[in-house]
Amino acid sequence: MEIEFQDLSYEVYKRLKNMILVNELLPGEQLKQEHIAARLGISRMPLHKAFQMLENEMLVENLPRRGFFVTRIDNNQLIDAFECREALEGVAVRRVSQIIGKQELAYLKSLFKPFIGKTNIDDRKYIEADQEFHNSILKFSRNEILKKFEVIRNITYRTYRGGLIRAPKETLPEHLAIIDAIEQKDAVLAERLIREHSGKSQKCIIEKLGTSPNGVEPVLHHDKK
Amino acid sequence: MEIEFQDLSYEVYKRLKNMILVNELLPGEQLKQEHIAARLGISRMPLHKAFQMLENEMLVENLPRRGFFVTRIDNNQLIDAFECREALEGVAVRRVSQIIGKQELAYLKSLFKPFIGKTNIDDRKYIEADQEFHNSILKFSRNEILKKFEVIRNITYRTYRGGLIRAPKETLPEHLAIIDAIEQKDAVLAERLIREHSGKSQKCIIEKLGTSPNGVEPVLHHDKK
DNA sequence: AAATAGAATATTGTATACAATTATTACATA
DNA sequence: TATGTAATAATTGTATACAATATTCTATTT
Repeated sequence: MEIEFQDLSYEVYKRLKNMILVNELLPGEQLKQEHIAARLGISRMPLHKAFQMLENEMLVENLPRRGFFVTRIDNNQLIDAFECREALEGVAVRRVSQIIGKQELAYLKSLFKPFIGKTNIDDRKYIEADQEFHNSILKFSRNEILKKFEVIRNITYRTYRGGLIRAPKETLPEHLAIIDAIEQKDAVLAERLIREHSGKSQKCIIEKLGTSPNGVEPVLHHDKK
Repeated sequence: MEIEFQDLSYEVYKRLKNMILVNELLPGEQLKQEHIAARLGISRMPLHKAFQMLENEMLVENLPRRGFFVTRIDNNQLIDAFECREALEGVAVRRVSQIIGKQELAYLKSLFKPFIGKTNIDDRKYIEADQEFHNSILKFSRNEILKKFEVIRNITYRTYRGGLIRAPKETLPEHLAIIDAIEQKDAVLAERLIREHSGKSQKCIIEKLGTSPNGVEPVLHHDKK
């Protein structure tokens, strides 16, 4: 189970990131440097760099002299993240409407084609399409700064692992309407639509949080006693 | 010129960050690990951690096997950052309007009191107040995720070092209007005002730069010759 | 004199070693 | 048995050492 690549830290980073995102490493779990280093057949230095990267994406937290822990997703942070996402996707889609190319537009459309008209939709596949849609909007905006906000993608990704937030029947038309606005190069409309779209999901999240469904609970981080 | 603290990396990070922000380290300049480590009387490991932090704030860039360089602020990135700032400050001020306390509100007001009614304003002091105002909005929002977006603060800070973007005569009333909306707990108005405020500065920046956000081409960094 | 190849030097990336701190265990005592 | 404390082990933080790569300098050739 060894890793040998050009940029060790980066490979380690990607690997750990994935392990966290798919819950192979659980929230709250401590990441002991020597253990992981040994398991990956590397020293602690490149590992430390990887941890640093993960920390900046809020996937791990560092307690000085204690170590690194997989971050628990705090409900408040979740809401915070969704609010930011709403605004930033607005920024992105505004730009996308102005600069999108034919291929990119076709790609966006292709994401949802398999679901149009269908009655029973595979949730897992729809979630994938949904995430790819939102990621593509960010990517196609060519806004370099937006790429720095991996934090938000991570949090929403981890959230969506709990299952669909709203039914495809409800969100599919919204997605299509956004794509339509982009195609019409109506930046203002596209921004309004995507913000409404995000806003609705936000509300559903907040409602769901009342019951704290999939192990998400408002816990302070790693404080004993 | 030595540093000895509890968290070495963090102290080094703060120090280097400041040196970059005040142009003591110039854009494009290479940061040679051993030189700086020697100058600070530490080893390269905590230094490397500091570099990593700076990289995540886009204050330095890492070219593999070449080293770390102070990032040049690219015009396109500048525009990108301002667009994000506009949106995120909107998110922040919306929340601020809902949760702000008396002291915080008084603090916001106090920032601009020295300039009200004055005819000849010290630009440097006004810039400081302006930045503190915008930073406070972010802070008072208590949005944990927003704190992660130090990138944007850095870029705008470095930009403002080039001097005022718009005259205080123009921006002072805008600032006061925003504070007023916050006081009235009118979140929607506050958001609209701060976005307009940011938007105007954005336009001025773009005019000064002479470039448009569209049809731009990516400039490679640190390419010699 | 300019250009190029090769050697010398400088710099980064990784691993190991040691020091400082924290967590765990064992034991004595109430 | 429960509790507090000392000893031990585990873990992190920092420094040093070495290997891999990049840069600079020098000498040679055209």
